[in-house]
Amino acid sequence: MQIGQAAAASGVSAKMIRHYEAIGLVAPAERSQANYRAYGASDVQRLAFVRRARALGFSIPQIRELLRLWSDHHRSSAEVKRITLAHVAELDRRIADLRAMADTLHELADACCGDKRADCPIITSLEGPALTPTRRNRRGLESRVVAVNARPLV
Amino acid sequence: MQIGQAAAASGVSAKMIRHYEAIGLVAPAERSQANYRAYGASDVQRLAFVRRARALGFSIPQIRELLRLWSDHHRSSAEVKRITLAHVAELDRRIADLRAMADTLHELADACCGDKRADCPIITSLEGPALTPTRRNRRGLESRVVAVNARPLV
DNA sequence: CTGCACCTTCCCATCATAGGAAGGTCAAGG
DNA sequence: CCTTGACCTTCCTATGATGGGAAGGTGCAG
Repeated sequence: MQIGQAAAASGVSAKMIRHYEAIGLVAPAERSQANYRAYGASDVQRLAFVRRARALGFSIPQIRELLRLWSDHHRSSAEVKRITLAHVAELDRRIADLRAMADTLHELADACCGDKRADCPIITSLEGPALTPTRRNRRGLESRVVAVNARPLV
Repeated sequence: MQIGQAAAASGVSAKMIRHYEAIGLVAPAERSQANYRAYGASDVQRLAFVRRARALGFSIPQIRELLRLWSDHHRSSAEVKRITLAHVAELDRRIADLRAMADTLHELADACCGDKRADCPIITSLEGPALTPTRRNRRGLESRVVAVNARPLV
């Protein structure tokens, strides 16, 4: 099987298959007489494993570990679980960060009339920390202050 | 004010201030006799604006627009709101993607006993689409299938 | 023999940010 | 006067995962 077919079969682009080989995530493929990479069913399976792990947001170093554990029949599921939970914790952190941004922006957008006038609480909020509390939502204001003065998160 | 002080005052690193100047996000700073960049209060304010916008996840092109609108006294708040809502929609999309991953992983981790045995539903799920439904949660299974076979999202 | 589809390697770009090297400037203190 | 140290300058490199594209080789069908 050439790389194009392996790509179609595994769902990983040919470009990425070569990349994974280059960084040592998968072993170098066999080569045909014409120096074309040749793949078998188990290679495709491995690539599909990587694709699924990527789809779940695992990083390459994590996938490296998962692949090692996959082929290790003496593995402990505890180790797999540890990697997974660490990754979930990271996802939860990122979600919380994005959620905080989105909430702040939702709030500012709600307060912005969005017509032809120049007056805009969104701009005002970016202008400086001199935020005018909306009666509507005091708790929201505090989260806004935190978010707006925080370091970039993404 | 030299770049170091402007950095401290605005919360934007000196490195990033130079970068923002290089990409034309802020105007080139005045130079001292020694070719040092010199900043005033309004420059610092502009940089702080950028920092706050970054903290809210706006991209550089979006911030470019926001800066333009900020200095445009004939702006319409509608345009600011439009940019903001577009950004919020993007954030919501990313949150949903991460949420789906995290949910799937939470579920798999819950099903993994995490002891010394090799048997592990997390690995099994990455191995292939032959997923064994858990009685515990059928809806969760479907979302798992979708997530695991989806293209990488992050 | 000529297309055409595929493969190869190599370089570049993304996006925001950081690290570091090599060298210039300036003020304080011996 | 000279050194030291804290600044500053520009330029190069890296991140992480992915895609785009160029230049050229391979192989099969018409």
